[in-house]
This record gives sequence, C-alpha cells and structure tokens, in this order.
Amino acid sequence: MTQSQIQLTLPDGSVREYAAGTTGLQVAASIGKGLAKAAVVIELDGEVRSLQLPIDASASIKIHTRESSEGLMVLRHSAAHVMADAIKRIRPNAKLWKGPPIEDPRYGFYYDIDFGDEPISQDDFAEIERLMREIIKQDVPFTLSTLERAEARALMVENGETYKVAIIDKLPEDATITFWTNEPFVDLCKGPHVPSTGSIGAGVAVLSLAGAYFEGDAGNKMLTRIYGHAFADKKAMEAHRKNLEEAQKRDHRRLGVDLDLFSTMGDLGAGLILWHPKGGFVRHKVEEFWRHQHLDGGYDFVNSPHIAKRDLWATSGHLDFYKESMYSGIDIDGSEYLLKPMNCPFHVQIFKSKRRSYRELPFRWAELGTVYRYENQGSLHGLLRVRGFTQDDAHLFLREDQVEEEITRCLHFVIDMLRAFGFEEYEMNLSTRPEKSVGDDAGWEKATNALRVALESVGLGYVIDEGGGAFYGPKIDVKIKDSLGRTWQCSTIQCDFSLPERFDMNYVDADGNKTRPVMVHRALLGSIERFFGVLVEHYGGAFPVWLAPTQAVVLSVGERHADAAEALARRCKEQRLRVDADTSGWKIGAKIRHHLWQEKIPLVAVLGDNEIDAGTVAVRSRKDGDLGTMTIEEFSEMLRKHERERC
RNA sequence: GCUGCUAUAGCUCAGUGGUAGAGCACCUCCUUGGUAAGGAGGAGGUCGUGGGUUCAAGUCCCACUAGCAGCUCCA
Repeated sequence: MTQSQIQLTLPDGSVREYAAGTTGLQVAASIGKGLAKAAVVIELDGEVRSLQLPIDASASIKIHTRESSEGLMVLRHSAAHVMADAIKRIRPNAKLWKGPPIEDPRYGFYYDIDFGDEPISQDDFAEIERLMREIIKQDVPFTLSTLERAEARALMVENGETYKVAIIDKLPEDATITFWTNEPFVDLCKGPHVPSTGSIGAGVAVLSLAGAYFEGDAGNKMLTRIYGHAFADKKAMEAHRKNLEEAQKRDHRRLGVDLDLFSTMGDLGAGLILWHPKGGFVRHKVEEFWRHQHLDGGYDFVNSPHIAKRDLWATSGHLDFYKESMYSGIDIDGSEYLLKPMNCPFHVQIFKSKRRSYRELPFRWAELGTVYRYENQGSLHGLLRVRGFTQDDAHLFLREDQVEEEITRCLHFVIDMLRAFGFEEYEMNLSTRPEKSVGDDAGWEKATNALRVALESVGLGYVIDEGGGAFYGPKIDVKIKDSLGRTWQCSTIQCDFSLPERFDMNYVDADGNKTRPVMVHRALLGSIERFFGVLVEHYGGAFPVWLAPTQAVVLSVGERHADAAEALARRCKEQRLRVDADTSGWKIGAKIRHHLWQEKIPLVAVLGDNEIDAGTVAVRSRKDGDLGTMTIEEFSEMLRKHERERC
C-alpha cells in the first residue's frame, strides 16, 4: 500500500481502500447513492467529523445519517448557524454568543444573542423561520477555514462580534482558530457541520425565547436565548409537536385544575399548595401505603414541630449553609424561632433524649415532615418546586458494621415502593465527595463503598457523579422514568458525617465506650407534593383503581333506575368502595363520556332494565373498554381485588 | 433573584380609548334515554391589586401580586 492510499474499515468489518484526501462525502457516494444523500456526518475512529473534509489516514469509519442521534446533533448545530444567519439579517447589530445543539432530544438547539436596544420577540419567529427556509433552499455549502489569531480577531471585530472576540482572546496560545462559513454568514466554530444548508431539510422551527446569563453566571448580563428545533424531516417535526401537546395534556398543573385535585393560586402566596378533597384523597392513599410499607420494613414513626429555636439550626449547620433559603425568625418570649427547612435535627434530638446502647441500633425513624424553604420565585413550578412541602423523611442511626446492610435494604425498599406506583425504569447516581466538605477521607471512602455495594446488589446499573455529593456525605439519587420517558428525581439516600459530630451524638458500645453513630438520611418519594405531581403526569390524571378518589360511578339508564343505582352505590360505600351514582337526566352516552373520559374515573357500571332484572351491572373500564355484564358481587369483588393488588 | 411574556365568568379564550362577549361548565324546565356531547331558558365579571395619563381606561404608563418559558439556585 502506498502512502497515498488509505484503508477505511466499515462498521460491518469490511475494509475499503481510497486515495488519501478522499472526502467523507465521496466515501459515502462510493458505497451508495442513497447513503450519500442521507449522510450528514462521519465518525472517524470515534471522532465525529464533517463529511466535506478530506480523510488523510486509515481509520475505522461510520457514516451517520440524519436519522441517527449523532447525525441529528450535527443537523441541529448547523440549523443553529442558519438561525443565527437569519437573525442577523433582521437584526444586523445583534451580537452572537454561543449556539450549540442540546443533548436532550426534547430540545433542539439554541443561540444566545445580545440584541442590545433592538430586542426581538415571538412575533419575529415567523420571519426568522421564513428566512431559514430560504437559506436552506439555497443549499449554501458549509465550509471550514482556519485563521491566524490576529486575522481571526480582526474578522470578528470587523463583524462587531464582541463576544466572539472575547472567546478568541480566551483561547490558549496554540489553539487552532476555525471558522465555519455558509455564505454570507461566518461563525467562529469547531464544527462539525452538515455539507450544505440544504442538508438541514424542512424539519426546522423556531420555538421559544428566554433569558440566559452570559457564561451561565447569575452575576453576569442576561442575553436572549432563542430555542429552535430540527428533525430529519417535516414529519418528525410534526411528531415532536404532537409529543409536546401530549405532554401539555398531562401537565399536572392543568390536570390539577381540570380534575379539582389541588390549587396553587389564591391569596396565600407563591409556592404554597392547597390540596382539594380529590387530591387529598390520593395523597391519603399514597401515605397509607407508605406507612404500611414502613411498618413492614422495620421503621418506627416519629413527629416533630414546624419551628425550633435558632440555636438548633446554628448547631446543625443549616444556618451557615442555607441561611438565604430559610424563613426569617418568629419571636416567641424573646427567643428567635425559625421555620424548619429539614427534619433531621429533630430526629437527632430524639436520639439524644436518652443514653443509647449498641444493642438498640439500628434506629429507623420515619416522619412525613412538612418543611419550608425559600425558593426563588422564578423557579417555582406547580407542585414540582414549591416553598412548603412534606418530605417522606427517615433517618437511620447505625453502628459502623450495619451501614452496608442498611443502605442495601434502603435501596431495595425504594425500588419496591416506586414499583407500586408503576415506575419500572430508574437512573441511579452515586455522588462522591465534593471539594467543600466535612469528615475524613477514610469515612468518605467507607460510606461511598457502602453505597456502591448497595447499588451493585440491585443490579440496575448506576452513574458516578464525581464530586456531586452533599458537603456532609456521599449519596445515591434515584431518578424515575415516567410513562412519557421523562426522568424525575425523587429518592435520595445520603450518608452524613456532619450532624453526629456537630450534635456530639454517641451510643455506648460493647466495651462500654462512647461511640459516634453513623447517620443516614433517606427520602423515597422525596417531597409528597412533588411526587404527587409526577404521579399525576405519569398517569395522565387517570389514577388506577386503588388510588382513584372515585373508583366507579353507577349510571342509571333511565329515571326508573335511579333508586337502584343509588342503592348500589350506597351498598358499595358501606364496603368502603368509592362508588358514586349518576342519576341525572343525561343520556347514557354523555354520562360515559363525562365520567370515564373527562373525570378519568376508572370504571362505570351501567344499570338499566336488563341489569336490574338479572341482578347485574354492565361494566366499562376506562383502560380496558367493555367488560360485559357481571353480578353485583363480582363487581364489588373486582374493586376489592384492585384495591388489594394496588392496580 | 434575572430576562422576556401574560393576567377579562369556574375553565378555554375574543374584545386596538367611548355602556363587558362566546363556547364549555353551572342552575331551572322539557326530554326518560342503552355505551365518547338531547333541547330550551337563566344566572354568573370592581376586567389580578394600587396609583397615574385622559373629558373618558379592560384597552395607554408605573409599581406591586401571581402565573408562563428559560437562566441561576435546589440541603
């Protein structure tokens, strides 16, 4: 093989020979015309690269089409350039900062721009999109160029791109400064890009606009971030829009109003939740289940007040670390009391209320404790981010030799609990020691190891979040995936080296010596408010029979069936089944539509002449459709079965 | 907290300085029905709150409160 020949290994293992300097596009074309057309980028020895660049050395090669996630990332990056190009045409004085694609495929790409005194609004989106389509239609090639630092700087100064100049000035001495051009637009950029604007296709849209701090620092000036999205084709874009609509229909804030579950408005203040009777009932069922699980799991229940003297929070360290998110004091008899942001200091006080022996450990103390934290107004969000919420908190006080087993138990406990609510997929994180932290290396090592052993025992895989631990100890976070594939963080298991020290906790060990217990914080559902919000979105408001505030409605067909319907509902209620009767004058079709589809009640039981004669009901399920007729005994047994089996 | 947007009936929304509107929901009546909307009528609003401009403000301006999309933060 001469030096001017290179060998490219395809993903299927076959090897092809090309002249050095052949472009990715030419390689794709040599494999197939269709591939050349669909290709947007290649991967050479794992590095994603533009198709239009020459390949100089032998490598393994993979050609990504617009369908692959790598291909879409590049497509979106290129679309960001086209959007910037379009924006500069209507706002020539706008200064560009950065415009990357976004890893999470729910979002596409954005560009952060300083519009100065010529702001942009949503009304401009249509024009930006029109210009983008025009640029895409013109099929302008994306070309790479490299400039000397001085030239690069001069070019950006000339274009008025002060932010880009700043980026250049920050680049290391030996950095290669590259630009990508799609005439007439030039952008300081590493690439890679699609071959030409035409490759972006018709699946683009400008979607929203928001503020974003320069360099992501809240101390800096705020720029305008414009979000867009790009897909392989128009159809995929439409599918994405449909998805967004579906998510919107499931939005717990909307369902909270529609189904009369809870409210956040009213005159009580931001981030505070009113639980209406129906939401309150679901919460009751969740908490009832939670209590039963904890009793079975060897926990004891404790309770603590909402306020405590300032000193308690000074000792615990909360005042040092979280002062700005704690509510200001209440004066009681000349002492300052603070609203509790956490339950742990109280549980520590319970531990300290008497001398503890190693024989008593482990303690597993659980509390549904309501805490208050000041959250920035702008981050409040329905039930998911609030200022007052109830944690399903528990603290374990352990001997060192119990840590590994207890943490493993905890993690299994979490999974069992989440499964009951239909969450089957998890993402687990192990967060290790951050820079600013307390405790010694050996302690961190031991605790982190105990968490790792627990994670390995459940065998669901995990990701290490280096330095992501709390200042007082390492932690495991469990994220759940809902029915739309979105992830939510609820559960956390955290080791704590700080509080036992700060509160000088100890127990008497087998040798009669005072010994520090190990403390573990854990929350399974996290915040009941937040978990309920996730649950509403997960089920789309259609709670399963065991959780539903109303499990079934008996529908009378005509006036003469009203008494029988009322009687049946009453009989069910006597058996603690949550069954109502609808004896209104509506037609049967309208009743079914209302209860099953609008109120999202799991079951309806139709009662007319036929059923009364036979002593049956005609049952229809929201989930499974027509269940046919069944005796009243069979009907109530079915409800009881759902209740028992939590489905 | 920051940037932008928003606030009209229980809900969704229309109303571009000159006497507050629709659909759904609600109430009443008619209809007494057979598996995803029967019909008629009625009631319901200090237009988020407080200031200002104007002969006149739901509409324009300012502040506050609350919400939305992000950003920052999240023990």
